[in-house]
Parts: sequence; C-alpha cells; structure tokens
Amino acid sequence: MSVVSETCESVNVAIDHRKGPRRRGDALYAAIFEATLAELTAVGYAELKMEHVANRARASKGSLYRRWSSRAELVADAVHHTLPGCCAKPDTGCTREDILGCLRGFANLLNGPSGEAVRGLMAETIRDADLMEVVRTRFIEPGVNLFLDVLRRGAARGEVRATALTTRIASVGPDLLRQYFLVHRSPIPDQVLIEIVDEVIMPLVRL
Amino acid sequence: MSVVSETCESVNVAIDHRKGPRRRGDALYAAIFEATLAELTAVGYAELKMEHVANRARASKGSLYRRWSSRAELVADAVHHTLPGCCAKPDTGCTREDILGCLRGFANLLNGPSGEAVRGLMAETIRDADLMEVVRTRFIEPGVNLFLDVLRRGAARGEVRATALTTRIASVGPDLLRQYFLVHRSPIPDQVLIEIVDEVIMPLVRL
DNA sequence: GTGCCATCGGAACGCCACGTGCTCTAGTCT
DNA sequence: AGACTAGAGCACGTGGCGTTCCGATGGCAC
Repeated sequence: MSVVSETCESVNVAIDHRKGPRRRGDALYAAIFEATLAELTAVGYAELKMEHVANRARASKGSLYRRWSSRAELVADAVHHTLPGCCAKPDTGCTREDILGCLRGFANLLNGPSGEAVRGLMAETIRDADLMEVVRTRFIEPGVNLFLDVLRRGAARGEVRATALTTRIASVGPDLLRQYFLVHRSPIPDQVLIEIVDEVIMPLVRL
Repeated sequence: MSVVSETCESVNVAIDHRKGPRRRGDALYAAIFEATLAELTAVGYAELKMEHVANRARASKGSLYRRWSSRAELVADAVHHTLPGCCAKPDTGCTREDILGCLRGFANLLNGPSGEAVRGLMAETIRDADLMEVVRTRFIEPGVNLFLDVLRRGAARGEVRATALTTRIASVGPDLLRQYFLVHRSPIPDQVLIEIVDEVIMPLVRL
C-alpha cells in the first residue's frame, strides 16, 4: 500500500478518468480502502461522504455501492483491512506488563487514524443490530480472546487465580478502555491505562 | 403528564391548528417532551424526525428549532426530563444488594422507553464533543457518584476496603453496564447484572 | 489480432430530511 | 384597546443519499 499523499483535507475534485487507466478487482479495492482511511483521517467519520471517497479513490459512487451497501460497511471493511498487526500478543513473562501491553496496543490503534473510524463505526453500530453483530465478531471478541490468553499464561505462571479465567473478567479491560474512548476524546492518556491495570484488573485477577 | 396514547407507530399528519388553542411556555415544553418520547418509543432514535415530533406535539418545526439546535439536544432534554426517580439510592444495609440495586435501576431505565433515547444519544455523543460534555455531566457523572456513595456506606460498615473508594472503581459498574447495553440489544438480562456484581465489583471492593 | 462482455467512471436524477425564511394568528402584557 | 411576543403552517434552498443510464475500457476467448 502506497503512502497516503493527502491527509489534511478532503478532496472533492472530479476529474474525468474515463479515458485514463482503469482498475478493477483487487487494485480497485485497495485504492478504495486507502481513500477511505485517508478521508477518515482528513474529515472524520461523521463528515465522511461516499462521493468524496469515490473521488479520492478515482472511482465512481456506483463502484462503491456495488460493493458495500452503506458507509458503515465500507468503513468496517477498510478498518479491518488495516489491522493485521494490532493483535500482536505481548509475552513479557509478567502478567501486569502483558495486560498493559495489550491495552497500549488497543490505545495506539484508537489514538491513530483508525480511531476515528472506530468511533464512527461504534456510532453506527449502536443504531444497527446487524452491523453490531459484525463489529462484535470482528473487533470485540478477538480483543477479549487476546486478554483471555494473557490471563491463561499468567495462571500457568501462578500469577493469576484460576477462577479469574472468565470471559466476563477478560472483558473488563477492553470494556473500560472502549468506554473511556467513547466518553472522552482521544488521545487516551497512558495514565488511564495504568490506572485500569493497577486499580481494577490486577486486583481482580491476582491470587 | 398525560398517558401517551399512540406508541406503535409514528404520526405525520399535519392538521391546521392555527385557529385552535395555542400553548406556550411550560405547556408547550411538556407537549414536545411527551411527543419526543412517544416518537422514540415508536420508531427509535435513528428514525426520529424533527417534523414528526412537531406534528405529534401539535407544534411547528420553528418552535422546536427555537429551543434546541439539534435533534440530539432535544432528546437529551426530553430524557433528562423524565428521570427524576432513576437516582433512587438503595440502602439495604448490604453492599452487594445496594450495588445490584443501583445496576438494576440503571438497567430498568435502559430497558424502558428511555433506553432507545439513551442509545441514540450515545451515538450522537460519540460524534460531538460538546454534546459529550453535556451527557457526561448530566448522565454519567451522577451515576458514578451514586456508586461512590454506596461504596462509602459500605466502607463505613466495614464491608468495603477504604482504598476502593476511587472514581475509577466506582465507574466500573456503570461502564460495564453501559458497554453491555451498547454492544448488545436490550433488554439487559438480570444475569448479566449479577455477574458484573459477583465476578467483578464485589471481588474488587471487598476487604 | 479481433470481437465480446463484464465492469468501470461520470453525470444526472428523484428523494428525503434539514434548517430557515415568511405570513398569519393567538395569547399576553400594559 | 393596542402593542408585542411567540406559535402554526408553509414554502424554499441545500446537501447527501442511492440509483440509473451511458459511453468507455480492459481482460478474455478464440
């Protein structure tokens, strides 16, 4: 994926590319994803317009609607397409550091360009049950499973009580972080992550 | 406030009331709030239209926009207007019961007609920093303070450790409940509340 | 190379809700 | 009674949505 050249403002100039080189298939997908993220970075989710994405991607609205039935689904795909490395599993040998590492990974994602996308996606998700199902499967459950793995490793080392290995407890970290992100503005201060770990999660999972 | 007569579908018939009895001041406010909640119950926040609220309230769009600059602020006011009794402070003498009582109070609110309003309000809040400030002050912080009071009483009885009397810990209950509400559909099962209390909050605050 | 055809880009369209004028009128205050 | 405020209805301009049409193009079979 090439470097995004324009990130400070939206682009809405319509140049005629009917005679230019025309992409299809994967190349077009990639261009649309890149344009979507660039627009998200530039104007945020609330102000993201399908037509602007199309113009930036040098594509047509028709090509967008042929693939995604709504803005939310486009953004969900675009974001999901860019987070292969977000689920790096920290394994420092210390449960507290692992948990903090997980939270920092999430926080970095939310503080970055994808954060604006996630924010808008959450807004749309709240209103749409089907989309909520997609988001839960793609974004939320993997996060919980990541925490559950960390807790399991901690339990194997004897740092975590066995009865703490529940979905409910593994959800606490992601839930609190997500809630903070939704209720406050980014960037999320590192101090908040440390408080979540030291005041809530560690007292909860320690022997 | 009178009983809402029509809750199953939206009303969008425009009858000329220029010659009819005309309300102003509090009576008009009350009619608009009632119509807003009725529309919320009927069609949900996402499908709520200012014009439909106006018609149901036998008011004009102008009267709405003269008072509120956006749908979100109207809904925020309407919801806030209807929750005088939501902050009843349970005092059963048992910390677990008090906490569970608080959560059940919130859950009842979210499962009722106001829940749809809160959901939509959260969606709007995510996108609007100013509105977020309003929501935090009006809805979120009072909830945290309620929990803090419960914990303080528990500490006075010797059921809660003194170091658990922090905003961070008092926020855990409301945050987890809110997160569940946003990510899942209502109604919120009582079992979820019990799990939050017994798996998370009580282990966290106990001596 | 040549023809075929799915797909592309662009443009125009109808639609719907928004938010704002404007006019007329009902209530309120002096 | 007269003046003034504020509400009701209506019409309008705006902007984004999602669709449809048309001409163009690139890949593919032959």
